[in-house]
Amino acid sequence: MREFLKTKGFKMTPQRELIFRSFFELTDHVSVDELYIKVRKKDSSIGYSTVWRNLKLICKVGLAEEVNVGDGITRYDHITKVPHGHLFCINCKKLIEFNVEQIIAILAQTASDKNFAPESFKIEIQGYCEECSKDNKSDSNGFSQKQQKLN
Amino acid sequence: MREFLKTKGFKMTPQRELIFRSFFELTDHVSVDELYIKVRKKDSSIGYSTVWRNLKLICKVGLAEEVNVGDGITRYDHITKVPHGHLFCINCKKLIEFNVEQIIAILAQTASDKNFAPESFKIEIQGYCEECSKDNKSDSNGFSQKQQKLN
DNA sequence: AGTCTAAATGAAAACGACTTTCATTTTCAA
DNA sequence: TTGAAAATGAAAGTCGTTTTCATTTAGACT
Repeated sequence: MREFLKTKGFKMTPQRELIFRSFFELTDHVSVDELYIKVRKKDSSIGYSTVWRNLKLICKVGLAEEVNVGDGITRYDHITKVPHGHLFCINCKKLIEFNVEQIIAILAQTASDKNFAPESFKIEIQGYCEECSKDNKSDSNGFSQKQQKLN
Repeated sequence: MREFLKTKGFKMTPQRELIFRSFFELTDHVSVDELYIKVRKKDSSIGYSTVWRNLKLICKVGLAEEVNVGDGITRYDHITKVPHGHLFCINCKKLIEFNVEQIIAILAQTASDKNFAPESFKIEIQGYCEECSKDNKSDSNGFSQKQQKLN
């Protein structure tokens, strides 16, 4: 990792090491806050902005990407070889991945038809996961939690 | 419109009338700021929060929905009968719609396979539109404009 | 090992879109 | 006409994100 970063002009530091490690240990999508909390448990002197900057850096060097489901929180997703879509549970905020090969093929064709040069694809289903759909039958008006309230 | 709102417990006002009219005149996706500017040209005494609240109201009564492409700006999209995806130009911020019937069918199946109860689908391609891809060959690292800068 | 420069850090402040508050005005049903 | 509920405008508040700035540190080069 140190060498990898060096080739891109970045230095390794103890803080960075810890942040990178912590991020790659996780398998799910993490927000800055979540990673900050996790990292703080190991080194409580690390600042929030350092965590933030390093997540941005991980994206910049191509090892993660931002996921934005519209609830106002940016999450960071490991970049895997296979592109995937997200099932986002409106209730428990869980993100579940699913395969989108077939869909990407269709989208690539769509873009091409419209002379649009695609950089990335976003495929997302919002709804209720298996657990949450058991109880949560009501309250589904299409607004996100945050936007639910209106006066 | 007045009657329609009345049935839902809302009142009509001159400001609301103007805001609704202005919104429905537009065919494209508008942000609060954009609508605020448009509305101000007709009545410069209208407040920003009134425009914001009325866009929320239009959503609430089911005539529009929020679109969030991850650039930090919420746009409001007219609800049409046909569901559609969005081509978002990273450069000029234009949103272009496209048909997604086939894809929705696949996604519905996917959700069903995972016992996920879908409420809405989001299908989006980020990239460069025909005009912008003519010059903008560089600068495509997957970051949105806003997130481009890092220190 | 010592020195230098660019990069990295932490704390705090700034930013910006969104949302709420509050005093006042307006709508509309009775 | 009148009163309760809803709507408005201005201003302030919220909150995740981003930048600033003074200081420290990494790593290249003597």
